[in-house]
Amino acid sequence: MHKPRKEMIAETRAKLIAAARHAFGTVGYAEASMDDFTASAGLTRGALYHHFGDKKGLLQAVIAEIDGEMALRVNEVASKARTRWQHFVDECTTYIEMALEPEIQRIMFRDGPAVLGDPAHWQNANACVASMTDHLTALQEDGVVVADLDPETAARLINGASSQAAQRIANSKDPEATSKKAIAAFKQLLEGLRRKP
Amino acid sequence: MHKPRKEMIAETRAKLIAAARHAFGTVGYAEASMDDFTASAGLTRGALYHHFGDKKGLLQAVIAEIDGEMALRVNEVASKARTRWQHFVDECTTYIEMALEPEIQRIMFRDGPAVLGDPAHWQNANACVASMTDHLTALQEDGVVVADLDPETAARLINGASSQAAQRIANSKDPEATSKKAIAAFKQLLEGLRRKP
DNA sequence: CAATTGGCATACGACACGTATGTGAATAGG
DNA sequence: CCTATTCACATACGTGTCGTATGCCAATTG
Repeated sequence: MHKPRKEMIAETRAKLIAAARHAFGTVGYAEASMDDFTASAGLTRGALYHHFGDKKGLLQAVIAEIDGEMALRVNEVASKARTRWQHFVDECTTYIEMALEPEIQRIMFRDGPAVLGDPAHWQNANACVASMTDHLTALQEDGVVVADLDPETAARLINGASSQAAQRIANSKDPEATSKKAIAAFKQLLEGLRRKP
Repeated sequence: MHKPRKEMIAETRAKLIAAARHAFGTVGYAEASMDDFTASAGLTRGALYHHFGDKKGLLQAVIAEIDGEMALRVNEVASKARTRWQHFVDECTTYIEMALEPEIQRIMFRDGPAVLGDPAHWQNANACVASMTDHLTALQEDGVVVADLDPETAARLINGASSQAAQRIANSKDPEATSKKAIAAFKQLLEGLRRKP
């Protein structure tokens, strides 16, 4: 007995999630064969069904993992800003930058919603939006953002715009130029939330 | 010879599109069995493959049809506004209202992008965005909207926010209240595009 | 040391898709 | 007017993928 059982189990779970994440992120959820990617992890579908119930369950686990990572990265970058508003803006643009990564785009913004439905109803995967909502609330209390605005609603709309911005940049022929235009347009939209002096 | 051949062909095409549209809009693309919905149209998959190549081809045809209808409806409603800006805002809110319909939401905003990729690259299905882009361009020339803004980019971002707003309303327990909040937040974002006096 | 749990593999059946092939009716040509 | 050809659509088949039912072996428990 070199490795305790608990560790082995956690390890196979992690291996399955990693393999699925890679497959989902490259060929997409629908095209990812369970036989193939479980085999690439040195396992079979038996392990998958045992731990995650079905293919959707595994997708949920992958999404929860990515969501956690995204929240970490967003907070890390944005916490360096000087004003709260700047912090919020940084948070949003970081979000866009992350959404540029094909894996995130594919899993979180395309296949995820198509397979699991409205992201707003995902359990264990709302850290980013929650953070943005908190900041909007604080900004309202500071009087920076207009008062009659539901923070979570606004956060979701911004989320939608972000993912579009990211898609536009990612699929562009000239990502540099597109990025400038998209981020400029995005910031312009955010200006709408600020209270006028 | 009572019906010319051309008519019969157009009819079966239409029947296939209608059946697929219903199936895609209710159970979703992935769960829609080609055997089932072709049978419900009194046909078989043979006809489908003959006319549309494969399942994706049929989805494209369905999307093109819906897109055309949406563009018609948007222009019809919005053309009654008095100012150009109001026209634009009406266009956007009409878009949100349409996105509330489950069929449109499912096909145009969820399964469509997941199966066919970035909507910006869809052929025969960009009428709505094209219209919004035109209006933004005109508003820029009028000096109502800030100048340094790429119209199509902005239209796409707004599109993303719209679809989120619609999802939020559609999945809400209290659609009335949610609708108010979502549309208010949305209009607030749009304000960001206007030039300040 | 015996019993039991449970992690994971193997085996099986059911669809669903795509292709290859067949058929019958509408058109075209002589 | 009759034959040949086209072509819209159906039928038949093979393949791959999913979910379940079952079996096995190692690790825990008493």
